[in-house]
Amino acid sequence: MTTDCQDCPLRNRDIFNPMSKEELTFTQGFKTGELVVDPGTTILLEGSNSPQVYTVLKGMGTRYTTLENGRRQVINFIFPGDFIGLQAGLMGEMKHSVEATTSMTLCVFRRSEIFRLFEQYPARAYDLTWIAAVEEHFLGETIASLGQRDASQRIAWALVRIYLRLRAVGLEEGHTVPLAYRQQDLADALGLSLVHTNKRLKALRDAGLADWQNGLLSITDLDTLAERALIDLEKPERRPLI
Amino acid sequence: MTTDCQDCPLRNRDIFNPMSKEELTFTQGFKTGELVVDPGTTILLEGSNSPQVYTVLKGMGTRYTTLENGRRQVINFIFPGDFIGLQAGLMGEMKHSVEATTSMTLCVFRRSEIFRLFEQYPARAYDLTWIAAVEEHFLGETIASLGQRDASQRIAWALVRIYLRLRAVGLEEGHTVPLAYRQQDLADALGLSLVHTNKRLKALRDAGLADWQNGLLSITDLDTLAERALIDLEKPERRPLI
DNA sequence: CGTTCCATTGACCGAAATCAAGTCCTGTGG
DNA sequence: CCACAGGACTTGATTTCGGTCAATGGAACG
Repeated sequence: MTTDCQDCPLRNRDIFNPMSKEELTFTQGFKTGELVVDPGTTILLEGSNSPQVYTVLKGMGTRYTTLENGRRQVINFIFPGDFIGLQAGLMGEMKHSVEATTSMTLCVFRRSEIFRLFEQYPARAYDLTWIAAVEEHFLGETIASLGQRDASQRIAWALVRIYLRLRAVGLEEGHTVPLAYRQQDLADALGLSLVHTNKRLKALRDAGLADWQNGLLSITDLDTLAERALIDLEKPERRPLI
Repeated sequence: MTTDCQDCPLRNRDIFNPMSKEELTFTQGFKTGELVVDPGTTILLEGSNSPQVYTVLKGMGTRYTTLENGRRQVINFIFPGDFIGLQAGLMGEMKHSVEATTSMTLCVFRRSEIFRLFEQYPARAYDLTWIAAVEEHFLGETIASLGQRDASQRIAWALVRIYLRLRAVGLEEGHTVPLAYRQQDLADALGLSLVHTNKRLKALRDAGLADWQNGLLSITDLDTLAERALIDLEKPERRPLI
């Protein structure tokens, strides 16, 4: 009882490039199944060699690495529409772990099919590279945040980005989106301590800009928040969905 | 009087995947020329739409973005063998700028050829995606550095990575490599102030671990430095060179 | 009801930023 | 040939942002 690519609830969101009927048919053929995991499950493990790659259909997770000193860096949050496992798919070994935060549903693709895809469906291979380029761009933005924004700006930046991303996949309801992470996860993503993260979040709440509590993020004043975050609110560019 | 791909001085370095004679012939055909630029030249400009993509043959540069508040983040340093411009190549617009620090020589490829490459040379297209995945991995490491390492660790980390990378392309001579950046560039890469960067560099010099002066980086004690940097010295993985 | 996990808040401390000179070097023009 | 101006690098003094420590509260759970 898996979801047909034709009926994919993400597909028609306008952050994703549209696909023709036959393209969808192919993607459907590329898909080998669906994986449903419970919160807390490790989907991909750093250093391992996953035989599968995935597209997130539902739910949220974190992508992280752990340093020698035991500290954890959340590289990014994983949302519906994200493609995961490309590194292992091409390079042979995961350089980070991916863990489910909420329950998640993933479309499963066989890793061994990737090369076939390059040989037979150049347009889809092109999409894959495009996805990697988009990811690269986001990571570059994150680097700029960690390097050049102070704690308040970083938090504002993260909340705005998350909010826009979730809104783009249709999870918004009256300026609020579901966001089931712990404050510790955000702290680990931004290179801040839990305590300080907590204090800055409170400040944003008190300022009436954003309120993240009980797994719900409400953006009260997007424009001001974006301004504080040094974010230029432009229309989000489209990207492929596989 | 351009360099033939067959005679490419980088090609046989063992961080790069080997290529057969016919593969080389194709790459040669994909190459449309060579570009030589002076220090200080902006090769790619954020927001612009370059008709070309490049592989660095010689010289060094920086890839950076500028935030709304005027602060500059160096996303990474560009070394021989790096492929640049992929984002513009696929997504249509550069998300960062690339500037030459030393004089540089670049292999030039026509951006419009990229799609043809996907259609006709899947193996090369695969390489391109691989390159993007490798890049993604490095950016993830950088994020972990900015987020979880303190100033001394960050600097040690950067110096080790740079040293290994330059050594891998044959620029090492007796534990020292040429490195013509300013301290400000390193500071902007690591999210540190110039002053503090200077002080930590001095500390490393005094500790007899690494000495970066007058455009030359000498790693006196790689093992200890790597340990301080929380780096696991493993053999560097190979990657494709286009 | 303990236990555990997460959020919250206050007190204190320290790493790194900022501020402020001063030193070299190199290139340039008188 | 020398004066000087601009860049990059150094170094010390001071400030501050954010980390660490410590304690408390609340909710979920067995």
